[in-house]
Amino acid sequence: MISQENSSGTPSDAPAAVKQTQRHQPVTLRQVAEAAGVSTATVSLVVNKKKAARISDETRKRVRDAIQDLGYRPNAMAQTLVSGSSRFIGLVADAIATTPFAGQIIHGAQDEAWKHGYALLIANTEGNRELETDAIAMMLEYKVRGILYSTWFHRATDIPASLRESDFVLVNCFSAEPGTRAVVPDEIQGGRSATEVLLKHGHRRIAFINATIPAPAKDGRLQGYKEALEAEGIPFDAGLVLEAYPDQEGGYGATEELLKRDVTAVYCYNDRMAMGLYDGLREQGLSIPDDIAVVGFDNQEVIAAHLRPPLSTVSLPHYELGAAGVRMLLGLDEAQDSGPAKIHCPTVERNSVRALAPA
Amino acid sequence: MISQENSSGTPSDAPAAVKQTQRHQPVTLRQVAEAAGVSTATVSLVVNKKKAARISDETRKRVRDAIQDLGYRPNAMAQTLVSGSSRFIGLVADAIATTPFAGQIIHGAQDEAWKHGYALLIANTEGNRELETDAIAMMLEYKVRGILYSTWFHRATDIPASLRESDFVLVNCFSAEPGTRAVVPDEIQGGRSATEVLLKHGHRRIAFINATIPAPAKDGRLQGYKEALEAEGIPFDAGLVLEAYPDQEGGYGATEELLKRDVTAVYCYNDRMAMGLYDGLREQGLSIPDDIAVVGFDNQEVIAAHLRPPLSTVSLPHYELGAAGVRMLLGLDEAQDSGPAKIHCPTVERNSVRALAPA
DNA sequence: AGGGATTGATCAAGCGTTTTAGCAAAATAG
DNA sequence: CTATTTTGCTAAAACGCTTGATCAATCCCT
Repeated sequence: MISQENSSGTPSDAPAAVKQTQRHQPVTLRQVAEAAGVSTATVSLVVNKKKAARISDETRKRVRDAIQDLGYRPNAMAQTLVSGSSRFIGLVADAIATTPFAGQIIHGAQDEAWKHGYALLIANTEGNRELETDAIAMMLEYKVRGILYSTWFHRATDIPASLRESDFVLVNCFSAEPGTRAVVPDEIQGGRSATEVLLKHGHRRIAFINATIPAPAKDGRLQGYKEALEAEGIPFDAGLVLEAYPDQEGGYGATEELLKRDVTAVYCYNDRMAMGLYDGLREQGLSIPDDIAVVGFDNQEVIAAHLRPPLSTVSLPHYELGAAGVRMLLGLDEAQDSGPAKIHCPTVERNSVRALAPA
Repeated sequence: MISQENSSGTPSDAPAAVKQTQRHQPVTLRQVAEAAGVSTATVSLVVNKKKAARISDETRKRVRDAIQDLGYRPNAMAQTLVSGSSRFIGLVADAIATTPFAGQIIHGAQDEAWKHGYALLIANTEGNRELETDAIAMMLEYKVRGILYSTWFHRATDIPASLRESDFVLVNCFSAEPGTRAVVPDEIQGGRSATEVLLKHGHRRIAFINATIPAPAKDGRLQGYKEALEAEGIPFDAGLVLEAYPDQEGGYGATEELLKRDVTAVYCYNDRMAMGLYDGLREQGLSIPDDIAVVGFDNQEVIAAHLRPPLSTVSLPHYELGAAGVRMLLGLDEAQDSGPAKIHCPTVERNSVRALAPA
């Protein structure tokens, strides 16, 4: 019977219900204006804290109270529409899920974008060209300020046609086309740093297990290795450069060849190879770093930090790539004319390298 | 002299130049309308392929040509404004960079969102409460359809106040508060599956190295272990459950205790512990899977797939969590009343388990 | 007291769309 | 040949906000 009462009468308790579930139909400027007894212009002025505007303190307060009461949130779409320029930056990535790396790029881009009042619109293409086109179209329709086009590993790329309809910066990839803005890791410096870690500890005969597959990283890291040796006056010995597929298997498989070289240290193309090499070396009863010192490349945390012993390596600066990409897009960092901007790869020293006992 | 000609006369080649760098000041509906000699209404109608609208084929073509010529892209902001509902879904994550997991959630969410015509607006908070509030505010201002609030490891969370201003779904976390929509991994089933892998291969004395730190995973994975044993009629032996910090060190450190238990198989709380255990076992001269079978949990690719031997494990379904979150948000999957939706954790068999030789 | 400054707030146009109602011309029916 | 329907298209309002122009009231000088 009591319920009967409810189902009949006037919706007297509706207001309360509305307050609880105010969810849909968001509060607008106009409603705030009405509640405060002022014009929408006035509300807009106090919302945006325009210093120039002359609004009495009393009115300001009234408006702010109304905003508070109603739980007003500006409609960013409307703002964007009138202001003409959106606060979006697009990020298209080819492999968000497949690697931990993309996450770092996103993170860096997002932090930096945020810092300048931009929100990140991301799209994952997993290498699918059609998806990519759609993603870019979507971003263009949202009138993004610009697009970051990123790849999960450092490589050359061609530029999708629609990308040109917007400002864009290539992140972790580059194009032969002149005038293209891009930011990539400094592989050469990275290779140099990796080698230097070993040199610094007195090693002279240092092997380099390079990748078999062609890539900017392959050339750059080798180049850096050569430069570091040269700087120390050590002649480059092509016999100390091996090649293997850049994964655990490859590293493991290279063990045998490596041991023929009679070196005291080895620099691996990446951490995964180093991980495989650890296994190979251990099988041979060799200890790291006592019998042989190892450095990797990439600083793939889950691996490098947790191998036994933890692996000294050189970090691929994905976070920085994302951030620098945004800065370049916004014109805060100047793009150098001489190709892509190169981001420093920092050394991360752990325990896989020890000073060579004097012979 | 020839250049003189250029710098004086009419800007006869301006159109070409404009065509090249049409970039800024995007083309609007009105411009297309003018070019095609029709009203904006007409253009809108053909852009949106309204079947009901009566537009002659000839006019349609004229409009489409104009669109092509000018490179028109609709302004999504304007569309959103008038349609009232945006095509955004927000995703706030507490650790995009720190783990590979968040990337998978993003990927799943993004795929599913896309499928339904939504774009993903993401924000990374790295656990910073203030950032989080800002991020949610931003999303609310963009009038997102709803927000996915995700954590990188499965845990209880409290619900930020502003989150309630929108539809939301908790992803990989949950709240005690009744009526909250959430999706989490099915830890119990996962624990059961992990144990079953071992049972299936004939193992009866199976140790479980659990985590020391409290978490839904800790309880759930243990519970699953018990259930699986029980289903096989094997009495639960508390003595076979060890505890260690859930990382490599922990797994390594647990080796000694484990070996006292005289088991033929061990189920580790996660892959990182398994990785440490591999080292410990190897040091003892024990071989996996011949002397002892190992399964992990999480399926952290970089580790599990590349250990020697590759680790059998149970996958944490992050991609699915993201996708299911979106579906629940959009009301495509029903939220069950009985707490969070539980997502299946699939078994991933590799080579760390082998049939037990008959005693 | 009259003129100019200053203060506090409003008006109204406009941002790029969508969409309903309506209008003129053409086609069809009677 | 008129009345009705159909066809093809447009006018205009609306979405929520910003902002330069404007206006009324108050203040300060001389």
